[in-house]
Amino acid sequence: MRFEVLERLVGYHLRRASGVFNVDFARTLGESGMRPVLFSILSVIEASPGINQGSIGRALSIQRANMVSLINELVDRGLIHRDASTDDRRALALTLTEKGHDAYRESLERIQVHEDRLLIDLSAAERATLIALLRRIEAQEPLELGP
Amino acid sequence: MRFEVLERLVGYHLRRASGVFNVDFARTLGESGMRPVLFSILSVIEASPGINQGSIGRALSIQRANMVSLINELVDRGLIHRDASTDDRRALALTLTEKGHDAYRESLERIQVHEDRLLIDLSAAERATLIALLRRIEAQEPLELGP
DNA sequence: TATTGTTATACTCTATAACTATA
DNA sequence: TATAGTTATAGAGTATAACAATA
Repeated sequence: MRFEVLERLVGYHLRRASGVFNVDFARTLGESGMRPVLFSILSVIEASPGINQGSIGRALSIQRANMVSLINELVDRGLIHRDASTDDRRALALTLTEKGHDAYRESLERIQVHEDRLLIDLSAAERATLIALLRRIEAQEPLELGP
Repeated sequence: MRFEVLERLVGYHLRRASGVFNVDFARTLGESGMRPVLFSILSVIEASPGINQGSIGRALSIQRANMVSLINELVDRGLIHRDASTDDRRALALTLTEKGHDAYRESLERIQVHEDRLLIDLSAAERATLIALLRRIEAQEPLELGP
């Protein structure tokens, strides 16, 4: 059964392919409690220790309001520290704990297995092409809403 | 600010690109109440009048339980008919109403504008490549959970 | 005035388990 | 036994509006 109209829509295929990744991610890492959003936040903190929530949100397109519970979750699990920033008393400086570093490394290893499983049919060149194409979509500004 | 680890992960880019499509879809069609899932269901019914819920769910990877409220929503809006199937008294035959045909056509026109806006930087060949690569991911079987 | 973090809230998507009626 | 549709429920992602403290 083929649905020609849907088959031609990139948005439809992005949704389906993203869904396959989500299911496989959950089955591969779900037991550890790691989720895609949490891993992306850990990854940003690992690359930029001392960064604050707002900067992470802007980097990952996560809204401020939604960052709060995500950061709380990582703090509660002992994966990150949340300390007063030295130069801005509104901001909180985020760093990985020892446990956070371990969780980050272990998750990354499992994610590589997960990616290799789903991308088994794609050559290295095709994976690079796919990422390059997706990045050009990410760079697009969505339609602005009127006031 | 670049995060090399995330940048190499296809799953990360699928999530981000899918997010851009979702935001732009909502802004382009949100006022009409049309959403990606609903449009995909309308599209399947348009291509296969008389199809039942279970078949749509299998075609689109939507679980039976979640089909119920989606179909209810389309019926309540007057976009589809839900009639007793002639050959299986458990099943319900779904067809588009006049209004459903109109909503489908109008939505498709707007979706084309939305896709063209987000894919403005991609040539026709690149769009075809992207869809072909995504379809090969969709074909992968996610990891099976143990019993 | 603008920004950081926060609370409250709502909607959507997705997942599982269990039920009924038919096949 | 298996399938079609349903109900109930829960977790997760994402959206907006408004607030206090600080820049």
